[in-house]
Amino acid sequence: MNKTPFYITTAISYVNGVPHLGHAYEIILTDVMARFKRLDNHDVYFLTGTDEHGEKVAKTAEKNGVTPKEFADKNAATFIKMTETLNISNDDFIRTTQPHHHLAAQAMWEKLHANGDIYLGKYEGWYSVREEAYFTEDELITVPETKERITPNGTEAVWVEEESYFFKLSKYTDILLKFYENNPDFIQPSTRRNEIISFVKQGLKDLSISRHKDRLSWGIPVPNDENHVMYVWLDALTNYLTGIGFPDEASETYKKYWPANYHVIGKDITRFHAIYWPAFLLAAQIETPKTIWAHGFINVHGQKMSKSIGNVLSPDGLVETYGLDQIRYFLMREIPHGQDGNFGHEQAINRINADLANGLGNLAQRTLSMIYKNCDQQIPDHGDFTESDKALLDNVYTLMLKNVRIVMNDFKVHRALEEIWRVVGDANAYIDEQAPWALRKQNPERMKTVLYVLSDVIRCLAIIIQPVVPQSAQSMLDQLKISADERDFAMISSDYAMKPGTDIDKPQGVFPRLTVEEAAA
RNA sequence: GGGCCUGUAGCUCAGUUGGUUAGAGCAGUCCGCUCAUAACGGAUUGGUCGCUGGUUCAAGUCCGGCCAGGCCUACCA
Repeated sequence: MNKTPFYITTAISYVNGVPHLGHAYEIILTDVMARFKRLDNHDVYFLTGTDEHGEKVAKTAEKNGVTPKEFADKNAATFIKMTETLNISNDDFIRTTQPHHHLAAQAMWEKLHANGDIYLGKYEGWYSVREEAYFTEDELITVPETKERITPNGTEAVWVEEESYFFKLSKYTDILLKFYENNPDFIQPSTRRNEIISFVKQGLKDLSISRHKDRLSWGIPVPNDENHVMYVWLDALTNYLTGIGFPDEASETYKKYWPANYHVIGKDITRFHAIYWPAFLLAAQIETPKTIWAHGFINVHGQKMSKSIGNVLSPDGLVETYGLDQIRYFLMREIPHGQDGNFGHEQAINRINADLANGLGNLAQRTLSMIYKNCDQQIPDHGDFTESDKALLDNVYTLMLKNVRIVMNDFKVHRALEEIWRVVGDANAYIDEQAPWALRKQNPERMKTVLYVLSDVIRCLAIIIQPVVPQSAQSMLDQLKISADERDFAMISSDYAMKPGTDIDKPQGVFPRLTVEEAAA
């Protein structure tokens, strides 16, 4: 069977800090799409990693009295650990400090150079030593008496000039505008696309892509110039190529997976991905990725996450409090696609209990319990299906997956879950309508058919929720004795329906109900 | 200042190219059920679709203005 290649990435995390809820959200979102496509007959490659060079890392390392490499190693480890904690199915974890990435970034540089898009110039501007940042002319206030330039934060800015290599980004202003026009799906959602287009329309300035070694040595050396290291964005963005074999453009993985289907990123770094990246690639004569997907941010109890407020949530803590699949589900269900969302304890408890414990979890538990107790601990045989049976099954076999695919194509995971939970509701309504507990005495054969139908509905639900709650779905499928090779979306069909006579074990609830005490934790 | 986005029931969200009495889930209320994780089902309360003009036979859906919230406006990533 020929599978369609599908390459998806997260942004690489900057190792100046440690993982928080925002990182968790991005990587879970990407993981869900990767798993979804794998189950839907795609050959998926999923890349994530860390961005480790640059001034901030060098400075922070110095403050901590360690080398940049030691510091990066330490923090990169926390991001690697997060992929394990969150059960992320990435195929590789790239670190920009890896030797093969250095080769890739340098190869990228050479390509830009060969295309005539790199030149040595001077980077000049107003720099605040205190704030370690450059400011544009119009951001500064001139003190009339002294003619001193003051930043909005009140620190002094001085004019500095520094030798630097530049990328001829200005040359790409019109080319990019045309590119966006011809590739309307390149930047999503559209609000981000609009922002980028209006930004580019103002005209692009050339981009400084190196730093002199005297100022910054923690980076990838510029080819053929010992005195410079590459500036981080050219370095960082190239990771998407490195991860699949670049600069070996003849490699199997590179040929198969490039161009990427999705770069999933936070909305704050849209510009780098939607302007610099395609410009670099066009200059290097490499194909551009299909879509830059910019997600929103998550507020905590209505407030921006920040160290000063002290409301920064750690992935570990969240998993501890709510459970891994629970937190995955909450984030995917409650954060609308591409928009900012909110995280609240009460909100999380409500959502998790209502949908997972009371909804799907209870549906599986009540059904399997009845089968276990009333059908000799095995999947019952069934008689002819009634109209109600057929309606429910047909809905599950055809409509559910179809609708879910449609919304997942737009990366609307929260809508996909809504579609799936509609079926959970249907199934619970079906049980009450059929009342198998009453049939037990009146019509045991009919009871068996009803329970059989339900078992197959649960099978299909468990299959389709695998991307979002992989462990719990696995537990459900294990309890139904579905073999590992019968868990693809292609098996959501009557052709793979439950086999009567299959022995089952004593059922165990997959989604425990969270108590109020846990909410207070 | 310029540009973009959002504003639909208490809460979180759906509402295709404008077309019958505006939907779902959660929360609330009432009734039912007892297989199940005191879970489930049914019914029901609740909205002048931010405000205001206009286009149209017809607007949550198009256009103008206003109000509120948010975001972008280049080298920290």
